[in-house]
Amino acid sequence: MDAFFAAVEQAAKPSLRGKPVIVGGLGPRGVVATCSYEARVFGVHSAMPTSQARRLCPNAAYLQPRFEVYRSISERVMALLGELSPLVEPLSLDEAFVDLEAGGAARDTAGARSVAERLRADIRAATGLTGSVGLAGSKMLAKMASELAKPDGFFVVTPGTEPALLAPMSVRALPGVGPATAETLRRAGITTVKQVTEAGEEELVQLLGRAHGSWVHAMGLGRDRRPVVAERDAKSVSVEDTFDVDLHDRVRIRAEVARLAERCVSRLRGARRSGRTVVLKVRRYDFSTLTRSETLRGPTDDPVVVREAAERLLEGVDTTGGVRLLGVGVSGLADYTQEDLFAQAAGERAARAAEQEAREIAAVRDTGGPQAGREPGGESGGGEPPGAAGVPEAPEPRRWPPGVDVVHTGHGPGWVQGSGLGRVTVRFETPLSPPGRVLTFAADDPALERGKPLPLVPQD
DNA sequence: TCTGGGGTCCTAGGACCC
DNA sequence: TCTGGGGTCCTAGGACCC
Repeated sequence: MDAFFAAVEQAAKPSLRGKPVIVGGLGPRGVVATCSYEARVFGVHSAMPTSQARRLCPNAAYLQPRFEVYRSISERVMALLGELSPLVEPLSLDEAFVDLEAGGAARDTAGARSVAERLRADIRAATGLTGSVGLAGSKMLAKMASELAKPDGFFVVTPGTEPALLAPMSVRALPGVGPATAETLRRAGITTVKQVTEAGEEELVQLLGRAHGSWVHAMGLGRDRRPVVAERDAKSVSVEDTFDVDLHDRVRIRAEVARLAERCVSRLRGARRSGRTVVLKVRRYDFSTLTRSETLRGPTDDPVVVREAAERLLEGVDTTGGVRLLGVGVSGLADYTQEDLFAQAAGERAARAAEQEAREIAAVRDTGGPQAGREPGGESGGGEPPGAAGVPEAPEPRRWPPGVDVVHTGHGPGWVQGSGLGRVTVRFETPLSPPGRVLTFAADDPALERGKPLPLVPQD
């Protein structure tokens, strides 16, 4: 799909069509997820800090991503791909490999061409959005072809033309060559794919290591025999948060770790999986990042077990100076769920308790007391989940992030253009309406509510 | 106002085992 | 009165991708 998130927003919001649209994190530390082609003209691109994008393109519409919408459109597109072949390998919400041979949908280049053009028309009809198709004899070349096809296009790599196509390209065009590899190659005088092939496998292995060197060599020659693989099982589940301002308070940091652990486990359980290794990730104020992991005796999907493991890992991390990001993940996934693991989780806790007891006995023996050497108050803040104290909480003030759907009892459906200072500005339009007008309300106006996303094309 | 969030794969060292 | 060697598991970090 072309500029997928931004294209969805333009389809949903008629007033944004033909305008620069930037979808991404809108906070002080956000980055651009996707921007429309109109915004790219200003030099904005994916992964750029949103703050920098605002400087380059101050008049763009800045919108928070609406993943549920993108996911549902993605499912429709993937279903269309599924009609072409049983072998569909999604790479992300907006990209997939399709093995046309396995589907028997095309016998030759001409047949594949017509399949591709029909697919593009079907995607357009089903979603109102444009996609591009790359057609080639391997995954690598098909992906390169799709890049060349964008936007709203089609590109075939005719068998036999591969070397001529690849030779002049930058090494960065090869999958697996990122900034670090490109820099290593550049220092060796290699900047083009042609030079990669001239260097030979041995030199590349010298420069890049066994696996990576062989890989880059093969890619440079257009040698890619990777099969299209449908339905790969996830190998890890993780969640992380970057904070608008660095966290310093150890109690707060611990509470955030607990929260993340709960979120991680709820995703894990949603996928009906369990995991054996718990990973804590910490990014410090200076962007240095570390991970600490602990492997349990068996897989778990118990939120208490994962939280306690994450908290133990945190104990060993120095957070002085401040913490920018915290994350909790689980890997070593297995297909068990809580019922299967009930006894196992209890066993895990018992084993931990026994180990703790052994440590305390050792501590008494070695130092004369269990508290020796500890920071005073070092155990404070533990256990209690945030918000569980008996303090009555004020009603959460309603949030109106730019881009979200709203409904006004008098004016109907629209979306938030901006908000602040107790006010919210709404544009009243829908995917099928002409560009709408803008009205401003009090942020707590009872006539205004969050709304449901509306379909981008007429429904039958 | 510099740098998200969710992943995958590879490397390397140490522990441990046979 | 040094030293093996290979395999596997665990931990940590890094590159890369979308």
